[in-house]
Amino acid sequence: MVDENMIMLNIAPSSGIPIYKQIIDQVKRMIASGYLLPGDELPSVRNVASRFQVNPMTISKAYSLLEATGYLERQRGKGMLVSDKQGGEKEMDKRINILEPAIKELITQAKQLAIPKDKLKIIIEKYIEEKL
Amino acid sequence: MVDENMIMLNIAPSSGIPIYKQIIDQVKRMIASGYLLPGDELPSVRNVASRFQVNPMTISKAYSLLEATGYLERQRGKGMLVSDKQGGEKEMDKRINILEPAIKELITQAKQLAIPKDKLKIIIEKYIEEKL
Amino acid sequence: MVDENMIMLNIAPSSGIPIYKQIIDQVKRMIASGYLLPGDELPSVRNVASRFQVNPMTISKAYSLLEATGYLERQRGKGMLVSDKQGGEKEMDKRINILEPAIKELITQAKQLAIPKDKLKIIIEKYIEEKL
Amino acid sequence: MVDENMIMLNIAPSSGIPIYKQIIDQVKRMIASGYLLPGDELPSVRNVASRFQVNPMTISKAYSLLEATGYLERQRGKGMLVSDKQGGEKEMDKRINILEPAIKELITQAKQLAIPKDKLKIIIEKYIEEKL
DNA sequence: GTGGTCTAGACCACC
DNA sequence: GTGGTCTAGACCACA
Repeated sequence: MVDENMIMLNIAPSSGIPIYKQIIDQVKRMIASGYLLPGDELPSVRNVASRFQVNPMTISKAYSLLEATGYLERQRGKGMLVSDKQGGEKEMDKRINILEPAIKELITQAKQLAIPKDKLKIIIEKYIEEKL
Repeated sequence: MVDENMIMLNIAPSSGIPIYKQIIDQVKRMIASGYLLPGDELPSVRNVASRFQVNPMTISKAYSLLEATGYLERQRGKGMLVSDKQGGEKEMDKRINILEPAIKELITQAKQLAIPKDKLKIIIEKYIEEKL
Repeated sequence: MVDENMIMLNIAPSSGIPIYKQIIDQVKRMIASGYLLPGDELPSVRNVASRFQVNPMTISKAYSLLEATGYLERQRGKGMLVSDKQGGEKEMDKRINILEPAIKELITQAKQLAIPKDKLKIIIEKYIEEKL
Repeated sequence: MVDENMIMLNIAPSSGIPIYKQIIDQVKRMIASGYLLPGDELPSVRNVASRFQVNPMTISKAYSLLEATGYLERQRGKGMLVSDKQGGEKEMDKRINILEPAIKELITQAKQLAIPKDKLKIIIEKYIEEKL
């Protein structure tokens, strides 16, 4: 399971978005989707840090914030687990709520670029088919 | 002309995105879409600053960076205008390139949320119809 | 490495040329000459600022503009380094292109001062031998 | 004579150097070289302004500063003349002094670009032969 | 430790 | 009127 998680985690150091935030957002989404289940172990700080050539403190900060907000639990000597307390997989509506800001941002940019509705629909459909 | 530009410029001080960056992104998109044409004047630093209740230097910083990257030109003692060196309104392909990162981000998030293709298509279509 | 860079950086506060521009020009030339290589770190904003007794924002402005134009890259939480995207050390031809405006300005002034060719050649040769 | 002066005057609006300063420097050099003699008329403010598509006030400012420093005299109804009072054509040594800053700037830039002595000599000689 | 953002205010240069 | 430069200082974000 750990290895598979690693595959999903995807850090883009030069994207402008802070590394710790990239990790937090991705873990949250993986929990919301049921990809990560309560009790699942997360890869160790060291493991992630060396894998992405990142300062371990950065990973640790992400985990700590996820712990503080109840998504993860720290088990002494065993690492971080997905918390039982919080709901686990969310219904589709909740997940779509999480996705909403990204949709709005896309629409805003398309509007300012004066891209017509039909054009945008076709492009998005193509991306969904190929990449999703 | 100034007044029309002003209507489009839209600053959200508490959005987390730096003010100067909001301005840069919007001006770039207004140029790409042909809304701002080569030779058009931009509203003065002081004008924008007082309108949005921000420090003139913040606006000046945005304009300077747009000048450094070739989007704007300085008219000494007059003001800033859209550079004619860089092509002005861009063809639809170029604009879509600009939009691409936002699309990719959306797809990545949808994937991690395990939202199915059909579901996503329907949601996006709705947004495009209503908001674009 | 830092120390060596520091030796080269040379600010003349009262030269009329803005401090941030002096820094930009010098960094550009140090990159073009291969003195600064892709991946090299630059001295920190605070370091340069205290060394030359200027406001950190002034240095920061120079670095930001060099980043906007692709010469430098930010390492978040670390510092600035020379970008590897842009070729690094340039061939002699490219460097001479950079030098060209200064040569043209010299020729224009000499022409307007009606300084004869032979005279100018001798003077320049002397300067090259002694100062270059 | 006026027309010939016009040929020498050369304004580069986007060079970074203020227009009024470009004019001042050029007039000074033309006087130093004996190209403009005491009593010579300068082209009218309006003439120069329309020729270079520049604000007449900018030209006027240049002339006023040249008057204040004794290079020109204002004759009511006749325009500006080169002043009799100041020495007119200067000896070669003086002229070379005027040229010195441009030479030093060139050497500084060549040094930072790591251009070798021989290379620089050849380039400069070429420019002198062709352009001076 | 690093750089970034913004402010308030002074002063300059140009047109 | 326009933009530019710089300062001093506060506060934030990141590693």
